[in-house]
Amino acid sequence: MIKKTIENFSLAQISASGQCFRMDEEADGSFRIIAGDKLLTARQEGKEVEFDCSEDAFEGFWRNYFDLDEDYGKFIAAVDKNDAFLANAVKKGSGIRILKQDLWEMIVSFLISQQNNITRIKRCINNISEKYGEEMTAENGMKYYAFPMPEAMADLPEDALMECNLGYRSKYVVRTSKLVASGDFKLDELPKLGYEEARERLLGLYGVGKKVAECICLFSLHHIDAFPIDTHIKQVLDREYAGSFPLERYAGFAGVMQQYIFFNELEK
DNA sequence: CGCCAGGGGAGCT
DNA sequence: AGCTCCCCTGGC
Repeated sequence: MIKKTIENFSLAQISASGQCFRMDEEADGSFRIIAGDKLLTARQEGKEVEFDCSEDAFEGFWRNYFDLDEDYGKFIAAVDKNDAFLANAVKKGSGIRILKQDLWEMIVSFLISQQNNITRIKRCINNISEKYGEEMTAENGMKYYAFPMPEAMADLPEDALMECNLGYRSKYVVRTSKLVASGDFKLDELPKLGYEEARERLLGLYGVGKKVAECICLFSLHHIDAFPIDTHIKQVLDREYAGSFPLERYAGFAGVMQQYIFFNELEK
């Protein structure tokens, strides 16, 4: 068990901010997160956070995953005080972090996300994990399913994942799995690229457009200047900003602001 | 039953 | 850049 005191950190807000589809609150108030093939249980009282894992696992994985070495106070302090809408959104979501999630998992998750709602996205991801992911056993004996590897879905017929409730998105995931499993699309090259290059590379995948590419850049490659505009964000921009957000003011970390706004909109 | 919206994208002009 | 079409599911 690892105990830390952490500023600007909220498991509940991170979970509700819709960037991780495998993070849920349990009946006892703890949170369970599955990241790739790893499982973590964590709980929080105020700034005191308990991570149910070894020191090695915390230092070697979860510290980075939760972006704990970043000072979010500086992002919060940068908010325009004359922007009452954003100031309120940041106040409500000041514990949000931009997670550093697995690249393959984010590609598939946001392929599934299009024209879909968060409840069903989560169910879709659970479905493919149970059917095509490896069964794992946590240290406490709990069984869970790792996120499916590309190889596990690469040889399926294009409509096979309709069984998992993916609908017409099945072919996007199967084709992309084939491309990655065959080595024609090399995942490990992407973290070396800058934002623009990574984004262009991702846009080459079938089913990945501008918005999905930007989500992958933000939530996996940690290009926090990425500012994906989805239907919710567009509604906010039209309603609160006459259609255009002051991106230049938040250059370099606009994606963090995007996440505060998105959270605020979901909580509305 | 129809209609609409949900963290859009492909294909074409 | 903008338009049409695609075409799954859940809620109302």
